[in-house]
Amino acid sequence: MLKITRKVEYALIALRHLQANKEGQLSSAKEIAEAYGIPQELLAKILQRLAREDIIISVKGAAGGYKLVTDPNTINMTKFFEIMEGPMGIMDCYFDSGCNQLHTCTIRTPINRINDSIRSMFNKMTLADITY
Amino acid sequence: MLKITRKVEYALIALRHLQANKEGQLSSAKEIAEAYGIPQELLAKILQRLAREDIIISVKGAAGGYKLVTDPNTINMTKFFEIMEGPMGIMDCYFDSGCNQLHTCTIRTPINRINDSIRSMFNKMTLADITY
DNA sequence: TTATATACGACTAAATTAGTCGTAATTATT
DNA sequence: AATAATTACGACTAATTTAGTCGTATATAA
Repeated sequence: MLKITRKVEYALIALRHLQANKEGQLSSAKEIAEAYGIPQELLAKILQRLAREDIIISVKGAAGGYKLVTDPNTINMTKFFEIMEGPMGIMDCYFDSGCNQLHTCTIRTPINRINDSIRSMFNKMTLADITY
Repeated sequence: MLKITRKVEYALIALRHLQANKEGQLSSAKEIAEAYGIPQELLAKILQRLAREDIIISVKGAAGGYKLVTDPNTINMTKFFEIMEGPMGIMDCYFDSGCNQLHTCTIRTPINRINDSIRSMFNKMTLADITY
């Protein structure tokens, strides 16, 4: 429980790698995957997602790859997690009201308090806290 | 990601229910399951676990059931989560060193910091924060 | 033209979580 | 003593989520 997924884990490792590159230097999915023993296709999809969300920039074609353009200090971790995995809540009812126990649920309020605490904790963090 | 499981959710609902009972009053698994629309067999197993860990007390036989004996203010949430689900860490490497990426992993230190933050947050909470 | 990349959706596999079932033991009630 | 209601517990199955693979298209440097 309360686990982050490999998608996030691999994303963080990749970002940290890119962040260590010199200005303008590209790294390909293959290069990063091999360096850390991550399945290449999977990492590729993760990098594509990060590129779509403008956290990194992609350069296509041979000798292409990715580079970091956004300052890691400006990337909020709650936002980052939600880009990678969708809504972050310890229970779905925080977002989704499709719960058929809503009317009998007695723990919603405290659960939401915990949620808020976790979100606020990650709101105070930036990617730089992890990749530096 | 960062979800709690139904095991924990049901346990919290049940504990809150027991906590609202009068001193010495018992509630059976069936009673609680029906009140909140929880699968009875599943809830039974959860209550058995709580009883084994001495968070509640069970009374066997017809007219048996469970009651809360421990003061919810004394039950630490990190401990509670770990009773229900085992080690709580956003990544397994916090506990388990069986990761074959350990030597290349560049995000362990920050990940462990996050882990510590989450654990410390739950360490400051007791069951009473949720069931009251 | 070829080799090496990104882009992306569909698919499969693995792992985890949720839920069910069978059987035994205990005890209040009749 | 028999019965019904209950806890105890492990084995099993089902459902869901996560992880990983594959095929195909497109872009571009060499």
